Amino acid sequence: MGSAERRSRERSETRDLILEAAREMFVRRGYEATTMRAIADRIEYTPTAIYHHFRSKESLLAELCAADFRALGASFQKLARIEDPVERLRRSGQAYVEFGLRHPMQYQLMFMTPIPPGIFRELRDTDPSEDAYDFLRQTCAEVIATGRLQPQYQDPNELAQMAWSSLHGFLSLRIVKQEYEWLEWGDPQTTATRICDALLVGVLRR
Amino acid sequence: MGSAERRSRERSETRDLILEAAREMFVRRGYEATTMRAIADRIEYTPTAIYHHFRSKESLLAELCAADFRALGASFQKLARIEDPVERLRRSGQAYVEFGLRHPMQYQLMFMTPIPPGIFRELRDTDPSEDAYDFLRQTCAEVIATGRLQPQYQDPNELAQMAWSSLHGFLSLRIVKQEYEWLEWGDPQTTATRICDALLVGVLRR
DNA sequence: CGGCTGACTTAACGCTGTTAGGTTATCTGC
DNA sequence: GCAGATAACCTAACAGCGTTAAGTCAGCCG
Repeated sequence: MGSAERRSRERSETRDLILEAAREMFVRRGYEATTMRAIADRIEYTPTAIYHHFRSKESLLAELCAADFRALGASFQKLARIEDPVERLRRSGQAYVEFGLRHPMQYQLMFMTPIPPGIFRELRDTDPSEDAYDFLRQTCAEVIATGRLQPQYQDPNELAQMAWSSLHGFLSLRIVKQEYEWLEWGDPQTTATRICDALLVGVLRR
Repeated sequence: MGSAERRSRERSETRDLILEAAREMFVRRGYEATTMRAIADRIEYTPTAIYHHFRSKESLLAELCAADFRALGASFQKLARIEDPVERLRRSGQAYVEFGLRHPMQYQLMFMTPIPPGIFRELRDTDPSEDAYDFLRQTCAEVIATGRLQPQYQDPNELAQMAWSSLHGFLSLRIVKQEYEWLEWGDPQTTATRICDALLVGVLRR
């Protein structure tokens, strides 16, 4: 009676094959530029076969993004053991920038492509991007609790959004405007660290 | 012999008609969701007519964006008479955020849609987005020249990119993730001002 | 063996941006 | 005043898109 298992294994194998091909092509050529037909061609199936495993092209993207959000969340979790919340926040920023610079196309899919909210919850019951944000917010709350911030920065949500915004802006501008040579981009790690530092110094008590 | 003039006037009238319709529809429903056929329908022409005035859908977008970049540049120019460069920088940030909040869809088209560089120069010989950036960089250079910044912030380009990134990140995150209610967005003006202030305090000498 | 399930295909639908080729009204030169 | 050029606009179509209805066919179950 292992046949049912074999079949379900085979099913998830072609499912993974589709995901793998889609990931590679989305990352290489972008979401819009990648067609369902091209994905199907690459794995030697017809386009219709993909629809037996995924509801739509968008849900294919959502599944890939969810995996990336979980990976990002996991890399955040590794920082959870850092005692000092300020240091943890700084390191989270570093990890975030590192992720964005290492996987610019994934970053674009995750943070710059409008994906209908709730689509992640359709598959699993937790939204992995929400998990990652919760980690950031929690760290911000702890930073506030230390009392080391100036009095106007007391809202964990707002602080989280300030930090996230600054780094996201940097990463996304570099991605969208990378070919505008008049921008004279410098070393990304250096500038990202400076943004992080300046913001932290700006919110900390003197 | 005013007939040639009448014809060129009529030509630019339908051209403007197309631009106006495209602007309204791009802003209302987004660039991808707006079809050439829909634009044509609205002004009661056939889709082909548009191609007598614009090379492609993308160049139609580029022309609209160029106008918006000029408007943004103009609103920056109004701040040029502010003597103190630090104050000018702060006010430029305010103007930028105001623009992004007032015209979120235009903002998306201008700063979040990848437009091939150089396409602006195809039509006019100056890139209006470069002009706006030049103003920012110039202001940053003057800020640095006052000597009021900490020694690690001496590159006008980098400082400009830090400031721009922070505010762009905030605006673009709000646009892309606005429907994610677990983000609990607060008042945008307040948070934007706090980002601005924190960054400025962070780079200024103690 | 007969029927069922489900992975996969064929063929098509209604869209998209874009273009080749035609029509038609106006302007130019003789 | 008429031939020819110009150009604004249209008809019809192309190739490609995401997606789907309907069919095929292998393998499992009773």
